[in-house]
Amino acid sequence: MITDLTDPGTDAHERIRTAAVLLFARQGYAATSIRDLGRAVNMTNAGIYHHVGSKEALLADLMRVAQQGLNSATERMLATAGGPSDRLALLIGSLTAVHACAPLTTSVMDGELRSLTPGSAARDEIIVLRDAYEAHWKRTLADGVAEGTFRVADQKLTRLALMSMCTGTSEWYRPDGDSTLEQVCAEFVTIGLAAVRAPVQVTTSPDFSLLPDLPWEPPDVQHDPRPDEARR
Amino acid sequence: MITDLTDPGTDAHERIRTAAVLLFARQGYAATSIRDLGRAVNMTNAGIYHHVGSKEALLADLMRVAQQGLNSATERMLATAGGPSDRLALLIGSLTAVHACAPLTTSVMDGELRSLTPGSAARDEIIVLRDAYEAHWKRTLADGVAEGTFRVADQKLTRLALMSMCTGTSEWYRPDGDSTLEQVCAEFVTIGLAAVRAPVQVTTSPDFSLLPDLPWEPPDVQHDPRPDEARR
DNA sequence: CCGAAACGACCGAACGTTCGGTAGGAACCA
DNA sequence: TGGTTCCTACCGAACGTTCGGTCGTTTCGG
Repeated sequence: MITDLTDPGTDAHERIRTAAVLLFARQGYAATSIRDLGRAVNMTNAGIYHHVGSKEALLADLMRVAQQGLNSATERMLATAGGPSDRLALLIGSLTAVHACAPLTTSVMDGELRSLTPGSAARDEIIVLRDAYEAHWKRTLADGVAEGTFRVADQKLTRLALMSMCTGTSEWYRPDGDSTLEQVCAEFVTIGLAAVRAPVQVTTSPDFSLLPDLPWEPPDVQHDPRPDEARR
Repeated sequence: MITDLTDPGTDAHERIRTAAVLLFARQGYAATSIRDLGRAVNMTNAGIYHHVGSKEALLADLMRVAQQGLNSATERMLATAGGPSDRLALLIGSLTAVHACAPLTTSVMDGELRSLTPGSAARDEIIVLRDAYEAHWKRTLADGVAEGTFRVADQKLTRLALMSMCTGTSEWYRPDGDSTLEQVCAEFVTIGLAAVRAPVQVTTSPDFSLLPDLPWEPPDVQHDPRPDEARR
């Protein structure tokens, strides 16, 4: 993980991406200039363009790698899972954990799709990846309902509610807060299984070693207070 | 409600605010120019400034009115409510309903706080309003835990999870979708009460006539597909 | 004939991006 | 060993465009 964005010793390509994740997450893509990025890595705006094709290509790159990481980690985890309840618990736990561990990367991933030019190949590729990820949720819910394990009024509604709960984690979770990551995941899994009326069962935390490696998540420089009590 | 943003017959002040909600929600505040706004209401950028002090003041205005509407509607509803379970059901149902009925206004309200200059009076005022709103959730949860109705591992965690679920509604709910607004609210209330281990009870929809009037929510011009299946 | 509403023209600043140039080091040949 | 040739990494300066915002003027209903 990059720890000093201005240190010319570490690979500039990586430092730029790390700074981009930080600034895009904090201020938004549109409000971040190439010159902001340059300042963060101690370079001129022209220097940035030696490492990056364009501002939009940089964003697309971050988003694609992050989404690919989530997809492959999810597939890796689901490979060992059993029935729909197990699989749903895994989906909830891992999505929550990723958003807690990489809040900046995930908030760019979740929130900046609209900044990619409609119809561009880069954007379409990311949408395909995202749809592939969501397909795991759809199939899991459908399987659970089909075999009678789950009882839900509307599968889409349930899925979107649970995913919102998980992705919202990036907006408030703090490693030094009142709950540990394991507690949050366990609590969310419990809520999720209750939402689909699955029979109560012992739930296990996701295997954190299987979580995606999101390579450009900045270190926790981000200690501005957040929503709760927050003068954000 | 404004239906034709370009019709000079209706009040220009209202048309500008309606267009601003639409564009800020779709593209984000930073990516929306005053000229974009002018184009939407058939005016030049200079014309906009006859009705608006500055771009940032316009955003602050939208956010303040929206948050005030939510606060006063919530207080109106809570005035008639009974115990913590009733109150929590009301909070969940009304927050969900507002995000479903006014997705554009609420997504600006929820997502553009970072676009207001840190330390500005306008921003501070909105933060105070938001904190006042969240206090209703905090008090309700604390009351329920204190009197033994609720059992939660961590009140903050529970509150933020439930609020994320409710606010996420603005990203996917479609009035012509598979679920009615009443179904969504009922489902979310059920999930929420399960999350705090409250004894099961018959839940009623919030009284929709008591919901806030968010005056600049654009009509459903916004029929671009959304997250699910979505090439957003 | 007055005030509100909107216009065209414009400002300085900042934007994304490009370009020519250069410092420094590796690679190669003599 | 010295000289030539590259290449990577970056800089300073500038490009055309767009930004938020201002100005003086015009239009026009009451």
